Amino acid sequence: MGLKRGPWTPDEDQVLISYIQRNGHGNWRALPKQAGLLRCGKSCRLRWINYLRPDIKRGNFNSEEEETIIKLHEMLGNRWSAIAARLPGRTDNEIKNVWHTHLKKRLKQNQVTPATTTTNNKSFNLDSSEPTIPRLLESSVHAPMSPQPSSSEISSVTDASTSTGIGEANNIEIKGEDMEYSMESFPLIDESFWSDNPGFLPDEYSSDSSGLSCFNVDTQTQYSVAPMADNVQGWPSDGVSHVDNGMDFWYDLFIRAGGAEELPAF
DNA sequence: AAGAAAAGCAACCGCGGCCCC
DNA sequence: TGGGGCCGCGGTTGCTTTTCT
Repeated sequence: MGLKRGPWTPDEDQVLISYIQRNGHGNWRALPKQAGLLRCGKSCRLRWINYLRPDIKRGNFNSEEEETIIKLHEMLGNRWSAIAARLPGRTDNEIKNVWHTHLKKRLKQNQVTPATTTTNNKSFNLDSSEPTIPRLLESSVHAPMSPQPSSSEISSVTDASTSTGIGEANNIEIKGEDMEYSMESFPLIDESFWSDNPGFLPDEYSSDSSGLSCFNVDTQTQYSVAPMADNVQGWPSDGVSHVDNGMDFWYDLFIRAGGAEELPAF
């Protein structure tokens, strides 16, 4: 169709930057024609998002960023855009490349014992895109940070890896000596949560390793969804791996909640 | 020094979801 | 309610650079 492909030239970059600075990028499909570029809208969008955006951070990833990627990948799987959203200035494409070229290999090298990589003896398949946090609950479950009860209460957990989407019934169960909860008891927080609960502010995954969390500005209470394995600042895990398949994340939620009954009514 | 192999990275492709008509 | 258009995402490709032999 007469459209150019392949690497972008500096001239093309300048045309795209100038156009977007003047007009924004409301319609990517129409943009190249209006800007006078012989590129498809998709190519323009990709070039802008991955390379030309002014807030892009260039250069190598530092160790803190790499650790963050590893942790987030463990929780989210191959959801590069979700990971990128928590790394300011980094793009999903860049993170994906770094993962495949550096981090995956490095983690494999560090795996002296088979398939274990975390401080919590958690089973962890580097080649898998399966997240520790099932998609339907990713960044969506919040439990109050109450003092931890006994750490020996949970004996078995069934996996939730069959979960497929937001809104589905959650089939996770956690059973212990004195408790047996269904994960249906947990509030599922979607996009509407933040608008429906103006007292809460999302708390980004931050450099202080506080994890994914939110904060109630009225009660000054923090609600965390950080995985127990991370030895979260101020909320140390008991150092014991209670469950397989990364389910200690859920266990952490339960013990912080002090039981599902004590979850706040969102 | 030169060719081969490996690594790195930018860009492309196809699919799914959302929105609007 | 179904279809079309558009956007964003994740997987993949292929070109360039670096390292190895």
